[in-house]
Amino acid sequence: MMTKLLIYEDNPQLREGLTMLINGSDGFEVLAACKNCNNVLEDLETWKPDLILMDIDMPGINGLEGLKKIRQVNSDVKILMLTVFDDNRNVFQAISNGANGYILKKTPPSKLLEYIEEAQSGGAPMTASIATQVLKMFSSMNNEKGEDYNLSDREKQVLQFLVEGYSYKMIANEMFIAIDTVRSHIKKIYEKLHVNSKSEAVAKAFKDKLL
Amino acid sequence: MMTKLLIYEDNPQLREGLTMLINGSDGFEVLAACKNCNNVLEDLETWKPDLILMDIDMPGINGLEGLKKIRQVNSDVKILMLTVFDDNRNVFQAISNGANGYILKKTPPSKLLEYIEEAQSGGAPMTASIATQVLKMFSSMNNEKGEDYNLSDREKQVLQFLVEGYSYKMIANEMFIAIDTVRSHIKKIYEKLHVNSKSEAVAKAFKDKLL
DNA sequence: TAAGCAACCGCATAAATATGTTAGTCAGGT
DNA sequence: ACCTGACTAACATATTTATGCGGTTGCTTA
Repeated sequence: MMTKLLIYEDNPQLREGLTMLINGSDGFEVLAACKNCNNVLEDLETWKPDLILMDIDMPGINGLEGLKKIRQVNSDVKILMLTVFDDNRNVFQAISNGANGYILKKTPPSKLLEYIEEAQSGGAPMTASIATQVLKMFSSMNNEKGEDYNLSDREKQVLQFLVEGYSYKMIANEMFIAIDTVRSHIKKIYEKLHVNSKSEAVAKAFKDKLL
Repeated sequence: MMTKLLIYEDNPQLREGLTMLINGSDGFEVLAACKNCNNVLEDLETWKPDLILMDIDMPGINGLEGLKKIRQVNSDVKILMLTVFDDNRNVFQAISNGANGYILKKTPPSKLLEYIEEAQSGGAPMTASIATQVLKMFSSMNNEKGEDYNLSDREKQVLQFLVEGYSYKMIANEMFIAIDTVRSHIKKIYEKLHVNSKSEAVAKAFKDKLL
């Protein structure tokens, strides 16, 4: 069974190299190698590939956008993202948009073919450093409470209002206390959270999920 | 440099097999191979291994609990989880408790050694089918995409700084622009996000995760 | 009973922020 | 050529925030 590939890669050398490598391997066939994603959907229609190698950093429509476009109309074709950096945000974007794998360009050819096979057979190949990123994200997103800044009840209420964008004055009104009292509470909150501005406190509230 | 291993595996055949395999490979040394986790912490103290192979399904204290125990006192030692099934729930448990990798027992010996090396050098090796699970979990839990306020590039940068607690002055310095320009950007941001204060913008940035 | 703490309030001042208005340059598209 | 939008910048003014100090009350606990 022949695995039919489509390649998107703006660098001509790399594009050629990948094509040669893959065409030179049994069981694989490169249908086309494009230098940008401007016509992904048409390409997809004409070639109907089994698997796509998609560079992330490309001029015009970049790899992530290409990925999205494809996934809007087709969730079968396997898509392997290729990139130079194991950039946190891109990894996240890619996998939450349905990429089947995420590998670094510096991956040696033999490994690359292995990865393609894995993806084709339903796996999700990832360079180890990428996998590390993913695991970190994962464990950070279900962190249990993290630190305990032991805010008092009243302080928690105030922080809540801050998060909801209330000004001191509005908080004073809502809580039936003087604005100076609001100040006092907030100063205490800042001390406990080790911050020194409203927006930092808000950010911390979100990050540490103490709302 | 010798990588020192500890193995936890209840099946005697497999335990022996793993030990032989690893001891027979250059650069690896099995310090001990235990049939359960009942004394993990003591074992850890006495052997001080670089890496632990931990079976998930064991009588007594199972692999996941062993993992937790270890991570409570030591976050340096690499821990590779071994299992028969790519069970969804276990994978999640393991990675959110700080496992460095998760591989199937049916992994061929050569691959296994490769994985150990990867883990030892800071990677996060995963059997492809496991990686698939992880990716699925990831994309399923993060399917809700925030609205698009179409902030310009520059505006996104500014918002980023706001979220990180920078003052206008600091942002101006970081971005090499005048403080008044920062103001302009921020005013635009407020319009686009429909807010009218820094902390509201920060809160919205988190809620709609547009960073 | 004294100490500690949360909650309350006030005053003062400096810094930061919000809002408005105006305006130049530049790139891209109609 | 014109228009739009992004990016840049300035000036003015009012409001909000951050920080310092001071204080009273009432409840809990060593």
